[in-house]
Amino acid sequence: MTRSSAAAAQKLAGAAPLFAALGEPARLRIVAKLCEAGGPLPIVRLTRGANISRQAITKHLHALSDAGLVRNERNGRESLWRLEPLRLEEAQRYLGLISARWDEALGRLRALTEREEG
Amino acid sequence: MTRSSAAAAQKLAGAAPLFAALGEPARLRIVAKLCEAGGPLPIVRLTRGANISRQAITKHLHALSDAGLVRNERNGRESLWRLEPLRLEEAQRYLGLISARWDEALGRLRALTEREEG
DNA sequence: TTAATGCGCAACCGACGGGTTGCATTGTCC
DNA sequence: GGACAATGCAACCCGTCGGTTGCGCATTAA
Repeated sequence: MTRSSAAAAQKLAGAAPLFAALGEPARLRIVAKLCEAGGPLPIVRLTRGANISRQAITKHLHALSDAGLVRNERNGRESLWRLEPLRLEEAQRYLGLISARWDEALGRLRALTEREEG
Repeated sequence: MTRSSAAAAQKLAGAAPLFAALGEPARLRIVAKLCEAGGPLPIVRLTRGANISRQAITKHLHALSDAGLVRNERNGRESLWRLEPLRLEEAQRYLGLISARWDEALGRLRALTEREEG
């Protein structure tokens, strides 16, 4: 690997916790709920409908929070959780980077082989 | 949740294995290596430089394969592994969907509150 | 044919993670 | 003040997962 690709690999490795946080159905459902609500939700609301305990939801929320995907704010006796779209877009850009580079490299390879064959 | 959002949540939950596959530094490094190579690589090449055993790499490759992110092809005594960019783009679209919906909902909310305040 | 290379399969181990239960704490409403 | 509601904290259980080691098999090279 070149030095630049090593740097890219470093950045990608740093993105792993982000994907790991999203790589759980329960957490993805939480994200979807927050997305659908269009605003912050308390834990009770997030627990409603999910067939797991409130503590499980809390743990997942903390996992999402550690990944920077979510943020909480205490309001009286309830804690409201909101999405952090910037972080989501960051993850999105990572994937775009990879697929774009692969397509590009593949294109170069194809052009090269075609030139050799032609 | 509305019925449409439930369907969206279903699709998102289906995307969880995809993110889970990417949520491991070692696997992300493999993806980066394949991306940098610009073409399929045998396992030995993927193992070189990584400080884990060949079997570990193989396991990760199968995990990526189960997620549809990678594909292998036997060539003589070596098996070549290539990236599957379509799947990556799919994951990318998922994230875009979420962040876009959240931003939109947030925009509506802000407009509403401003109207009420003004 | 013999040696070396690349790989697959299977067993094993330690650690992390998801989920639960129980209890304490804080805030709200009557 | 007292009942109820929303959370937080801690301990525990068990399954899964990442990683290793050992062996066997096919393919290539000498």
